[in-house]
Amino acid sequence: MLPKISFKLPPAKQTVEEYIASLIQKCPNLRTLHQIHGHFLKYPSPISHYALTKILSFSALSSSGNLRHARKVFDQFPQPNVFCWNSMIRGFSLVQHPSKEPIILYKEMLRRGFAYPNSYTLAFVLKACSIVLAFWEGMQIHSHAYKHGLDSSMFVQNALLNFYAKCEEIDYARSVFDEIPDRNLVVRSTMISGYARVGLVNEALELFREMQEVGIEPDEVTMVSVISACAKAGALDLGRWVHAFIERKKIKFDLELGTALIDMYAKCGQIERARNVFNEMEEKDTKAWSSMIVGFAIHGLVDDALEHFSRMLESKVKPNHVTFIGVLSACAHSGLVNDGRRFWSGHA
DNA sequence: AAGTATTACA
Repeated sequence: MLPKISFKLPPAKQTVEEYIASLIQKCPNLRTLHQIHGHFLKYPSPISHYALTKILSFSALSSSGNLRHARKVFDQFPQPNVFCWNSMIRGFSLVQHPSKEPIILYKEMLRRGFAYPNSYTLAFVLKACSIVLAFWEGMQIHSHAYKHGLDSSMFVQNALLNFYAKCEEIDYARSVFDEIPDRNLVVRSTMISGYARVGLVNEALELFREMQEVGIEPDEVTMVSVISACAKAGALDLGRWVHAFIERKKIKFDLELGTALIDMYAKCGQIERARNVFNEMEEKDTKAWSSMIVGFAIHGLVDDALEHFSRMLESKVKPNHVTFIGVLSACAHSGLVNDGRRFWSGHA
């Protein structure tokens, strides 16, 4: 008996592969995906392998997907191909849930020796290393990249640069950067954020200047790191100049950039400017609220800190440990021990 | 078949 779903013939001008890919993309829920999955398991055809691979990558990567399901599909392949491995490695590299799982998968891939890593594999597993700061593993992967000639891929190059930068191995990062022939916007932004991260403010700003010199226009991602460098340096004049630059160049004012500006103004002693930026933001997430609250705390503005904390809860944004550092340090500033205890125990 | 860079911590 056929499953409940029926497969229409693909419209003309579409290959069967394209048709299956679009079918899986359009899956409204996991149940439908399971039905399609079941169909291909039940009726093996030359196309089934392709379809199962697509289902695997969809489950691993799509936001409506499901990693457990991806794993189940993956385990059914006796010999997964490189595309399957890559989908798994990337799917398990979640910033929200850091784990060494992608690194374990990579090692398992090498051990089995059926599929060989390509530039996608290395870029994905290096990203995973940079999330969990797996310095030793990342260095080994760097040497694999070199040995197998995969370090000529710009994605691998940037992944290596980003990995060393996240591990705060800034000298390694810089030597990777210097070896990259095509230092595009992303590569330069990665290096700038690395310098900003370790507090090498002048180096960050020098690179920012240099990229404009060679005619590469910074975007909103670049500017977040540049602003953060100003914040770390406490360089108000420079920060204001950079803010004006953002407006002059019509750079997209997004959530991240707004948050960076709030932090910069707060750290440079301009709490009212920070507040203005905050008020101009249409959307505020945990980090935006927390930066504002911590800013008030730094300035001893207890009432503002507490009021914003209440407003944050009202707008259903979840506080995290940074928010509480802000709230509690504001209370500490004014000796409001009882208020502090109240907020801590959640009876705000 | 697919991909790179972003911020807050008394």
